[in-house]
Amino acid sequence: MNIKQQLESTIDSALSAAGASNCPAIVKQSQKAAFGHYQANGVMDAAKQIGMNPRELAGTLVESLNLPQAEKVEVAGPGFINIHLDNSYISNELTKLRKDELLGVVREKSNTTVIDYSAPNLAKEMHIGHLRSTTIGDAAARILEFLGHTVIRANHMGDWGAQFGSLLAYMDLIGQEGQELSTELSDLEVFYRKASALRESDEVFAKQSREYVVRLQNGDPQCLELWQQFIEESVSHCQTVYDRLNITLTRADIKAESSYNDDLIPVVNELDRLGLIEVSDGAKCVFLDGFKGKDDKPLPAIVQKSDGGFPYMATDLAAVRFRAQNLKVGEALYFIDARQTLHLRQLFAISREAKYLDESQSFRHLPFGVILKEDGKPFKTRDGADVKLADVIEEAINRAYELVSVKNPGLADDVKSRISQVIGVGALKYAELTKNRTTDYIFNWDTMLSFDGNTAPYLLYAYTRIRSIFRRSNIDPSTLESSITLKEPTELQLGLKLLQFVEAIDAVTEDYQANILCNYLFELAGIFMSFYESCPILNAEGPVRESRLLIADTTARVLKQGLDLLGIETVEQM
RNA sequence: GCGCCCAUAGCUCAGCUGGAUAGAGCACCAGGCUUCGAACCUGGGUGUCGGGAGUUCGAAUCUCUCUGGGCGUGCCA
Repeated sequence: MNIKQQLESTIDSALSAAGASNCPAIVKQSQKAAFGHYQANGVMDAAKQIGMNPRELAGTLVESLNLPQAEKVEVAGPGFINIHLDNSYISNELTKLRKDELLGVVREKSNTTVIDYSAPNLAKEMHIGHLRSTTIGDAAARILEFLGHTVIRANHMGDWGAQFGSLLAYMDLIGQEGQELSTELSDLEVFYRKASALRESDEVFAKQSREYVVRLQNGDPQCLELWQQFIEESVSHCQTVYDRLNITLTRADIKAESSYNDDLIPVVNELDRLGLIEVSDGAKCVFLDGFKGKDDKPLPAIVQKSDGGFPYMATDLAAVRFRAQNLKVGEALYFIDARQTLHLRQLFAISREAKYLDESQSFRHLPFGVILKEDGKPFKTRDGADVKLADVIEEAINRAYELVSVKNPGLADDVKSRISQVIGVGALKYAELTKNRTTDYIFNWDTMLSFDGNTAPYLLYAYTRIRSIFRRSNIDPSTLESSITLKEPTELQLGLKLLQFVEAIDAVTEDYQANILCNYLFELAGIFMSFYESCPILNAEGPVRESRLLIADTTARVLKQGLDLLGIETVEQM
């Protein structure tokens, strides 16, 4: 049950009845208590369109509106309609909400959506740059599934290309020297650097590397075996990271670049048949209107290089074709950083031209910025290397452990370990999710792990406070039967906020900005904290006590569900 | 050169199809634990929303322009 939607639809109809059809009511949550709980902003525009005085139209609407949920509806300012909800309405709705598994969410028709996220390059270890795509994409997947949709997680891992030449040549070399390969592969970052360095300094090795690329592409069995071994090792590293980060991706979600190898020639041939290919300087290119490069020259999208190789545009086109035509999805979301915007625009434009996508299919790029250090420079180690994601996770957990030890020294060590894992990982992910930046943004351990303000620990703390009430009183909330009655101001505020959970979820799916849900949960936790201070729960008596217990439990459930949708776990104590 | 994105409080950031007096957190100050967890709460002020012009009853939001920054711009991904 979505209050905002209900009001909107009622006022939309009233506007139509008053002669202003196709004028949206534009209902929003009011920012100030004086303006009621909700306000309709669309009346002024509607009045203009039908040549009426806005206050007069608003007055007419207020007369005709049938809003049993409202205690008071009034015209304000130049023509706003302010809606004050009825206290008993909020209480009754909340009583219903607490019995609802989905906490107010109504599952309507189900769509199938591909979510393309994480997509690490398997030649190297996952680094901090993968955190955003992985975290945001995973939250989007969880949210869509919660809404009843079918989600196809697509981990478009980079497991193919020239970069593997030197890696395979180096594996070969290690084998010849009789060294233990698994030891060497335990740190992929070092392995990659060693192989690269050798290629730079040793011409024989460089030649072997190039040969390995050709052998790999030609399907040489010994070469493929080495490649498989490397990929297996790298995928295993990734899975460890996903598991530690509580990311829902599994091996079953991997649809790597190499899986499209057999589709590349057919894709290029199809484009050629459609007359989209133009050979320029030996490369097969697609030139489309609206894409201009340097000196206003047409900008090509190269689908086959002059040496016959395929750039990632070809692979990505094959992936679009597969998703649109084989999987037949109506929607695909690409969580890829903002520097790839042009590439994705070209990709989708070519896909439209080639009829891989029809009008009904929505393929979208959801961009985000790269991570910077506090000094505004790229987040790298001192020697300029990428910071390993595994190291970042470990540091987050260690910092959380220190903090838990200080705040709650009495906890057993294994309990502390478990708690710091949830807090550290939660803080790390929440810091990513709570920002809504398509541009670059600043990564700061202190802000994220200071455990003050708008952070995961604050939300987790609110949750543990509630759970503590039930633990202490030995009450099982599922056995509570009475109804909820809201009376005190903070009670009412909290009750309404809980009813608005569904509005936050709906808002997220418009542009898949998880920060809307983060902000909602932060505000919810804040209101709960005030409620907790001003309204005694266990010390209250009779129905008030019961009602407050139910409010607290419902808050805990919404917090837990909301955090779960963000991919953040909860703990019972911290 | 061209294209895309961005500029909001000292710092990090919100600001939802244009709405009422632009909001949080951090930091700073003052209060609040014999009562459910003080990782908390209550109060305190801070803005030429980068500059200018335009559209509008109404602009941080839309348009144009200027300044400053980031990124991209034919054979890496």
